[in-house]
Amino acid sequence: MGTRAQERAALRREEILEAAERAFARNGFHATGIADIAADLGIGHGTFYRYFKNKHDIAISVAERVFSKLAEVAMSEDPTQANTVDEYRAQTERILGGMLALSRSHPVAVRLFHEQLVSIDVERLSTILETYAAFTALFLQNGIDKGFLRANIDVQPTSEALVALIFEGTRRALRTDDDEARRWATAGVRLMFDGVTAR
Amino acid sequence: MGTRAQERAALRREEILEAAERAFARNGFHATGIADIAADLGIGHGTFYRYFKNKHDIAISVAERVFSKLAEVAMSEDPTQANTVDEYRAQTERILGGMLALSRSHPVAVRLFHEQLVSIDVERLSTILETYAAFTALFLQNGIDKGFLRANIDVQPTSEALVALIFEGTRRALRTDDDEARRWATAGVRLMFDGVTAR
DNA sequence: ATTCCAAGAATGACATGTCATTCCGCTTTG
DNA sequence: CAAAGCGGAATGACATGTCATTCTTGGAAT
Repeated sequence: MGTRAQERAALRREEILEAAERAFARNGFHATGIADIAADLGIGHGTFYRYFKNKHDIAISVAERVFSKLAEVAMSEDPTQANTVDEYRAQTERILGGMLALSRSHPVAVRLFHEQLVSIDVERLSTILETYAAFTALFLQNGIDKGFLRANIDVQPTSEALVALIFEGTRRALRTDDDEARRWATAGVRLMFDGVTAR
Repeated sequence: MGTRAQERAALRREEILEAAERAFARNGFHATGIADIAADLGIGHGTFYRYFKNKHDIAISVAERVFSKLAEVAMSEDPTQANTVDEYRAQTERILGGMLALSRSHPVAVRLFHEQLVSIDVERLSTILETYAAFTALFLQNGIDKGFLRANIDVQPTSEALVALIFEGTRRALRTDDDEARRWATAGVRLMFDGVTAR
């Protein structure tokens, strides 16, 4: 299996993916040529085609990489674990915190997610968001079943709304400093749990 | 001013804008050629350049049109009018209802907003969202001042979150039927006002 | 250990196609 | 009959993807 050559090939494929991710995030998907990606690595652009069938192929690969980075964080908590609002709130804070950290550690991937994925494959993007929403729905259902969340929550649309909220948070994090991002997270969690109404 | 010729020119400019909006929404901004827009109207594509400087020019113009359509609805209520939560809730429902109606009456514009504006001008898009957020902030501040909204709301991030929520609603409306959209609106408003916590 | 050799990796010139934009002859209008 | 408007062929820039050719590499033979 792991011959020297195969390892090198896998490594180079990885390098190309990373260069493409950077290039797409920097100049936009459409404005990025295969030649740009190749030049970034100092390789001939013919070489690119040894590793990827065409531009669409690498676009999909880059997109999936980004999706899985986000999914790893977004789906890191157990949806049936919480038994009280506070526990769920803590889980939510961890997820949000993780997403903001991801915006710091992989800003290129997150930028790509917000600005370019729509250019690459809208349908796939929608599907992914729905998957995240379905996962979020499990948390809500858990809370309703255990009685610590409003019984009359309409789970599906509410979870969709929450996903939108979370991703807007990461979008903001890209554009602001850490303090702002934390402030955003706090306000978001409050909105989510307490709503806007005075009590 | 309004000579016959000038009127005709203004009219044609408008036709081109509408055709471009349709084409961008149907095939995407990058995949749309000037020739496509011209063909749609049955005019020569050289003619296009009598009315717009270049592709970027019309892209910007189309974007601004869409922004103002959305703004008209988003900013149709008076931020200082409400004196009770219920009044504000009613205003919010009207705004959301208006946005959903817009998704029905001008799906092309709304689709463009979600899928293409990011390709045309990300910065402008961000600015616009911030403007909407600033307007939303006025409602929140009004409610806090009058005591019917939570006093500890962090106005700026919360209004940003609400804007994200509203626009996600319109995105959903594009992809679902009227009943679903209304269901979404109801769930969204509940989330916003009541939060997710049981009481 | 050194030389040799085949497999396959890398390269970049090139064919091809697509557009945005320009140009110029023709038509309509005033 | 000018002038303005129009159409669409022509142009040039540029990106993708192919392929004949040139390296590299790592094992086999001596």
